[in-house]
Amino acid sequence: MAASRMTAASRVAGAARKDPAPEDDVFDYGELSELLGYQFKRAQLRIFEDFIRCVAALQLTPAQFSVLVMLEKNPGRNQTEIATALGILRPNFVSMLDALESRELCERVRSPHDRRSHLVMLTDKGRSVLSRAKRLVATKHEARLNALLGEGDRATLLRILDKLAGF
Amino acid sequence: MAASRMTAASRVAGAARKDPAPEDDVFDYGELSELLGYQFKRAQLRIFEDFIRCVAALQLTPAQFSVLVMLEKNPGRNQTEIATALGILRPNFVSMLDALESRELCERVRSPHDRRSHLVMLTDKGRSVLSRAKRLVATKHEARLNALLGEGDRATLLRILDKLAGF
DNA sequence: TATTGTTATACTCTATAACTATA
DNA sequence: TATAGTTATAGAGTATAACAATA
Repeated sequence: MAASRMTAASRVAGAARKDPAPEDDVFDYGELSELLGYQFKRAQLRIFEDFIRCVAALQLTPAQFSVLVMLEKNPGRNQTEIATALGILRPNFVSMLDALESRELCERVRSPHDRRSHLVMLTDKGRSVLSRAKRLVATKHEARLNALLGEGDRATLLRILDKLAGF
Repeated sequence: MAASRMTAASRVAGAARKDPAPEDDVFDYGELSELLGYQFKRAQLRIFEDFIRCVAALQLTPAQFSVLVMLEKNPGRNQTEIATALGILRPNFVSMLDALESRELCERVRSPHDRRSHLVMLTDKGRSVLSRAKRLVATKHEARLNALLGEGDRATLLRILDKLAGF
C-alpha cells in the first residue's frame, strides 16, 4: 500500500515506474510515509527555512520574531511571563533578550513595584523592525504558503493545528 | 480578529471572557495565532514528546525509529545513502549508528564490491525491536492522534503535509 | 522562605572541515 | 582525483542547579 499511493516524498527520489526495478536513488519510506510525526518534522523544517529566508533582510529568527510580537501585544510584562508564555525557559531567555537589547529592539526596565522584575518593552526601533518583519512574513512567507496550499487548506490546517494544541 | 476567534492556544492561558479585563495569566499571541510556522512547531514538539513516551519501553527516539524503518525497507544500502534519504548529515549518522549497533539492533558489513562502503543491515534483534516499536506506535501514539483528530482530519492532514513536502 | 534574573553547565542537534582508506 | 566513513569541532536549542538581589 505504500507503493499504491503516490506521495510527494516518493516523487522526490525518482519518477513513477510500473515495474519495481530498484533504481539507485529510489527509497521505500515504509510506515514513515504515514507517520504524522515524521512528515510533521520535515514540513516544519522547510517552513522555518523559508521564514528565515523571507525575513533575512531584517536578521530575525522565528523565535526572535515571536518574542517581538509578544512584547508588542503584551507590554509591561516581565521576563519570566513572556518566556513561559512562549515555552522558553527563563535561563535561556536571558541571552535571547541580550541579543535583542544589544540591537536596541527592546529594553529591560526595572519594575517600580517589584525591583526584582525586569519589564520588557519594545523600543521605537523594535516597533519599526517588527512592522517591517510582519510585512515580509505576510507578503513573502505566508503568501508562498498560501499559493501552495490554497486558502481552503490553509484554514483547514490552522483548524487542525488548533486541535493539536490540546494534544 | 485575534480576539474574535477562540483558539486552543488562548484557552490554555485562561477561560473566555466578554470584557477584556487583563487577568494576570492571559496573553495576546497576536499574529502568532495565525502563523503556520509557530503553530507547526508547537504541535510538532507535542507529537514527538508523545512518540517518545509511547515507545519509552523500547528506548527508541523518533530519529532512531526512522533509521530502523529505512534499514528494514531498504536493505543493502550504505551509510551515506540511508543518512541522506533521511536528511541526516553523514558525520552525524556515525554516532547514531554506533548507538544502534552497540545495542545490536543493526550491523555494518563491508561491501564486497567497494571496500569503502559499509552496508547497514538490521539484525534479528533489530527486526524484533522494530516490530514491537511499530505496534506501540500504532496502538498508542497514532491511536491517540486518531482519537483527537478523527480519521477524516488525519487523512486531510497527511494530504496537506504531502503538499508541503514540495515546499 | 519564595521569586526574579542570572550564571554555569550539560546534553542534544545540526553543520563544516579535514583526515584515512579505498577506488 | 574522487568517494565512504570517520574525527574533530563549533553553534544552536534545550534542560537543571544554584547564586544574588529583592520580596
